[in-house]
Amino acid sequence: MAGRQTRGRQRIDMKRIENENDRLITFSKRRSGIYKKSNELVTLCGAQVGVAVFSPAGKPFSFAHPSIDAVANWFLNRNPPPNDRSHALVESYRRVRLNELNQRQEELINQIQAEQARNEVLKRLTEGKRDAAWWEAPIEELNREELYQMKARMEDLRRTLQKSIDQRIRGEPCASIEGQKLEK
Amino acid sequence: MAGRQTRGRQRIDMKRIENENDRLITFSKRRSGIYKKSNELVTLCGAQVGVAVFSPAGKPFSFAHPSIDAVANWFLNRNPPPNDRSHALVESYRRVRLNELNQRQEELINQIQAEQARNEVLKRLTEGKRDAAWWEAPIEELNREELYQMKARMEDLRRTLQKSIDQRIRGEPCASIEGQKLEK
DNA sequence: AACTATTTATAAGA
DNA sequence: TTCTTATAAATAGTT
Repeated sequence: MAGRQTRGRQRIDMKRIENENDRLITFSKRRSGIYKKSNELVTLCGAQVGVAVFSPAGKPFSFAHPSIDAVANWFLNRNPPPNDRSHALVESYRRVRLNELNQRQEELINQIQAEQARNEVLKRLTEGKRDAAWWEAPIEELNREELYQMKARMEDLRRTLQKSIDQRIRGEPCASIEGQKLEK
Repeated sequence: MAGRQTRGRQRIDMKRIENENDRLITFSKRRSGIYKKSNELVTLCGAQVGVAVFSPAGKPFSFAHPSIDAVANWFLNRNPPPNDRSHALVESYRRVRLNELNQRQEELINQIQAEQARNEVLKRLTEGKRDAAWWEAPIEELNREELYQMKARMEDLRRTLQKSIDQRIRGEPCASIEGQKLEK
């Protein structure tokens, strides 16, 4: 046989898929993939997993084991049953307060990211790698390897921040973000 | 080459992994995998995704984009049905986050200061090292589209940096990021 | 929805 | 824990 039957899986850029049809198909396929992986995590490790997905159009989808409510009640269970009238008030108060805090939180995280980005730049300079700020360097002067490294660093940063948040949720002392980020 | 270095990935039964050590490692690896896939779904399709995972021991982990509160607000404001299962998931995130946020404020502020201090040090080390490594020329031809994507990211980052610096100079609180993320 | 050539995730091992 | 490697599994482009 001369040509192959298909080109097989192709690499795609990690950016929004502009073609609407392709995007919808990918959304559907990958959402299924995530559900499957989630289900496997449940089976293999005995975990409880809840996934909520909203399409850009606003349609909600979800997966959960044992059930969304079971996952949600993980915390609720150890609190007094919220059946009384005060519950609504407490909840609304909680929402307002949480929004305030979250706003501040995002702002702080952004600041840290900005500072860390700065650190990256300065560190490069101390290594004698490049002159000037990398974000301003003519893009033509960066080779493929460097671009992938840069991308990887940004993903690392994301992961590091998420990790420290998870640790705080568990009540563990937070490992230093700067330590993890900057070494190496 | 006599024997291969490893046996590579092996097929495993889709049932609980009995060996505790293996199970923990798998839990960690696969949880990361699900976060990554979720993040890719966000990027590729413009979806909003929240994931909550509880280990058998009851430790909570989470991933969400945008913030879980953005997901929550989106849902509460536009899809009132209080019985929807997604609502409960979002509420459970809220409760976790509220404690976490309170505890982390101070730490974040300290972290910013630490990063800033580090910047200062690096900056000094950098003086006079502006023109190193020009011998390292780009070797392969660059994918044009890829380069411009990267450049756009860099510019975003630069704007974020500039913004936070400006705001700090003026002593203003940051504008809500929430709003921007939620539109559309 | 099914098909495959590829890319990506990951089980084991170091 | 983090890295490596060979292999299993997911999936992009097509039909």
